[in-house]
Amino acid sequence: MTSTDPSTGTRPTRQRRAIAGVMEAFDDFRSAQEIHGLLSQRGEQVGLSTVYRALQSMADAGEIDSLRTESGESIYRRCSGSHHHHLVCRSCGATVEVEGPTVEKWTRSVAAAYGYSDVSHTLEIFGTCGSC
Amino acid sequence: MTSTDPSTGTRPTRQRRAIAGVMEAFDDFRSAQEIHGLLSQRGEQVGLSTVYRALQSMADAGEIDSLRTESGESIYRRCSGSHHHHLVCRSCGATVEVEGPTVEKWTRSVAAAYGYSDVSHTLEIFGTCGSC
DNA sequence: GTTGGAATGAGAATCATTGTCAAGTCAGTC
DNA sequence: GACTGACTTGACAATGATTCTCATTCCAAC
Repeated sequence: MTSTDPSTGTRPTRQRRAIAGVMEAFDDFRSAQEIHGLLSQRGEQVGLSTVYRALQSMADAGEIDSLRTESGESIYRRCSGSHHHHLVCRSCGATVEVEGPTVEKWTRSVAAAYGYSDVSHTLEIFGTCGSC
Repeated sequence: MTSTDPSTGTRPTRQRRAIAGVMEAFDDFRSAQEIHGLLSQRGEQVGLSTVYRALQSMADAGEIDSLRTESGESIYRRCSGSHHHHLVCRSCGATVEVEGPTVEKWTRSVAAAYGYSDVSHTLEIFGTCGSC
């Protein structure tokens, strides 16, 4: 008697829907705490633990992107689905999703050259955007 | 009366030398706490705060590499000096320094295309090495 | 040896994140 | 519509790496 969604392993509760809802409201990366704050502003009462859990499972399921700031904080953002990287403005947080087949190929070949298998990689580009 | 080393802004104390010493003792990435432990094993009494401070300033000065694990912990390793990236074994931590002119060029051009300046990037490759 | 400022370190403080567990909620079942 | 058993929630405590504090110590020039 599993009533979970087989694709994500989660049940669509009020809280999950509320969180998915706010994720549509912004384009840049936000921390779990900020997202929790946005929920409160909207009058949606959701516990902080639940926010963390939901964001984590959404990130695992590939529904949202997550990355870590230089201070070690995890930040989240809705995502396009396909594999990509980010060009993030250091000052205002504006984010551009970029794809780089070149890079993907390069990492695979480097890893193969050294006999590494089961390869993944992280790549983020930071800079100052035109408006800043 | 500035007695600091103008290149790093630090003074070569017993503790700094001890830390620089242990950094020569391993090839893979270690956490600040592990490095603190290694110092104790060697009989070098150095405070944890000092280890953190020294590692941070050495990383800022480009004398060592630092990166963050997936759990958010900072890890350190001596480094070759020039700009490079890492191919790290998820299982045993074995690390290979790799250079990628292709990637460097790609990130610069992507950033330029979107009007971003003052560009930096982070790139790490994780995989399972041949021996694991 | 004196001195002024940098460096140290023991312990407290910080703070994002995770764990705990009782209470609540959901979706099939009767 | 009530029942059931598992999944989910949330208030709060706990964790753990890192940073802060500040009195003490050390360094190097004088």
